[in-house]
Amino acid sequence: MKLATWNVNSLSVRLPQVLDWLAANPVDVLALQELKMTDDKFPHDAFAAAGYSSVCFGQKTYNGVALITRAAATDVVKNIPGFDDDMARVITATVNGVRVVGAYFPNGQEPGSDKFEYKMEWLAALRRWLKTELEAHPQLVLMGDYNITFDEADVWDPVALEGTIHCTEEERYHLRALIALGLHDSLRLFPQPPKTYSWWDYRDFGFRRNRGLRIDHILITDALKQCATACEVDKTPRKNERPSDHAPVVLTLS
DNA sequence: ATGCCTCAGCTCCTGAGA
Repeated sequence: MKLATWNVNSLSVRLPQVLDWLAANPVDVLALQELKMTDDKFPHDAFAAAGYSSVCFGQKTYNGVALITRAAATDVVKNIPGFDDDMARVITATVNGVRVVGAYFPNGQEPGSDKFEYKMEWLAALRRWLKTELEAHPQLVLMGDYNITFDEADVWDPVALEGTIHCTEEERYHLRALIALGLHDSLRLFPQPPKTYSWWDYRDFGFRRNRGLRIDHILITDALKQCATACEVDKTPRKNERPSDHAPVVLTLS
């Protein structure tokens, strides 16, 4: 079984690239973030023609998440139960017996801002809900755009970016707290090339200079760790014309 | 260097992203 996550930064713009990528990488589950479209615009037919089912949770202009699946997705839940939120950030479903949570974590903009405060509240709510979800589902994957780096290894210039958004101690505390629920950072289970990132700024030749951050993660439970055989960032789509600023992260389970 | 890209939208600028 293969699972992947990709922030596509507008599905309207990126749909051809997503379909090309799926044709070359026939995963069982692809979690998408930043659809930037309402549900009525979601291209279910295009994915169906490629052999995939899809469930989506969209929103105008910003946010929006979806799960593209080979097998049917059941027991779909949108956003974080018990947390009132007007943004479409989370979609959860069961696929092939695995509970899959696809999430677009808040950006937070700047430490001390209202948006940062919302990010902290959102992270606390996610953890509260996930704790109970994990009790019901030993096989669970939480994947998406976390907008948080784990540590210096995830940052192209850790000195210059220390304490800036995605790199603050407050954000990393919440990320470690998710790990403490019994989850594992899939990518770090396997050797990676040095300076492995999942996002590069569009500006100033960020990708060409590998000035990036690793902010897209796939966290898995113990039960799934037992059968994980590979995890990697696929930089290929970042080399496309008009790419997303994020690259897909792919996990393989035996 | 409060910019450099890219995208959406009350679209020829602004807000947001990260």
